[in-house]
Amino acid sequence: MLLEAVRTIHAEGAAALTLRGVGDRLGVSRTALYRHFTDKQALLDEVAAEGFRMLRRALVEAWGDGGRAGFDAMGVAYVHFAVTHPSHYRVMFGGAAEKRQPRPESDDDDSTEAFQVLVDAIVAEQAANRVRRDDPQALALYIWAMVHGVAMLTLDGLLPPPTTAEALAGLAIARLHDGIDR
Amino acid sequence: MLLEAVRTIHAEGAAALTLRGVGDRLGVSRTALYRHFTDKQALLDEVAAEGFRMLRRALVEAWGDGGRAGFDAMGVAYVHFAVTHPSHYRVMFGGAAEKRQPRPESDDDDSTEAFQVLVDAIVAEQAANRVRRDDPQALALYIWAMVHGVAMLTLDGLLPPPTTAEALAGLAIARLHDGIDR
DNA sequence: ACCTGAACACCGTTCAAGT
DNA sequence: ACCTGAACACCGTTCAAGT
Repeated sequence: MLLEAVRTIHAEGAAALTLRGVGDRLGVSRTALYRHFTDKQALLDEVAAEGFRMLRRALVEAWGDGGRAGFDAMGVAYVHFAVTHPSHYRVMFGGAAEKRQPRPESDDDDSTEAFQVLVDAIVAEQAANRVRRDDPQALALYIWAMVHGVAMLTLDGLLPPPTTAEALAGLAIARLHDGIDR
Repeated sequence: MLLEAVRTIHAEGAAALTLRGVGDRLGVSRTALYRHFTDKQALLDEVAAEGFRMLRRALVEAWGDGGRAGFDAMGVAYVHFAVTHPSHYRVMFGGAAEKRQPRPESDDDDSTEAFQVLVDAIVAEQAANRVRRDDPQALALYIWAMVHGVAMLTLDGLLPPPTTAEALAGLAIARLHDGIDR
């Protein structure tokens, strides 16, 4: 079921995920899957949710005891997750939301929980007087956009050859702290 | 041909782009299209290239006479382009590169030219002593990732309700200059 | 930057039917 | 959180054939 779908995506990419294929590998007819998911999109939604849970765990682990080291480690961990699970990451973003239901009143979905880890880290850093006291939610959104952008450009193969995802992530985190102005 | 494809994508989204549909609207059989494009992917590649040309023009116009005002206007223009051409923007990124040929030795393709506008702006700002003298290429990649991230989160509908793309873009550009540290 | 019609190998989804 | 087989309405792509 869900596990088999995740496995397929990881091995062959999201484009290769077909209900027939999943059914075959499960030794069941494709139509039987409709007992478990109303839709192919519903299956993809669950795959995405699983991805956000994995990402959340990775961020919590990177944060560790916190501080600037933990904070920066979260940024690296985020990009690292995307680079090591490219197809899964694409399912999590990549327009699945375009057609996804307008959220069935669940403000506590898995993507929100992953995001919350970042918000909490910012609040902690603000309390330690290391981060400016802007609205933590807004700041978190900004940082999320930053690492998300780095991840996407990397997955799309848009980094000019010498550049690595790690190098760009490092530079991004440094500039994140003190800006680009002279 | 290309124009018709762009029109369809703008009106109904990239998922609705079918060779049969394009052929029909052009009053021609679908197989006839294979005279003009080797592949559906090749058509999408051309759509993407056209998008990068449009984006480049928007950035050049926003930059105008340059300076910090022009620089910030480029950031806003970038996000504005993505928000007003969501489907087109998705074709430009969104994994088309995943299967795209590994660049037929064209370092001067349309996406590179759009990127170059940003690099040039950074060089100008560095010359005016307003931006730190890091490698302009690397700095441009960082900023690109930033605005790309803002654009993608917006298109994916991940901005929490009160937040608008413009507001996030504004905050992002401000933080871009002087960082998040206290 | 030639166009067509038929055919092929795929899809997701529905539906009547069986346990 | 039941499963099946047949059928439907779609795809992209290929190919022999015609101008």
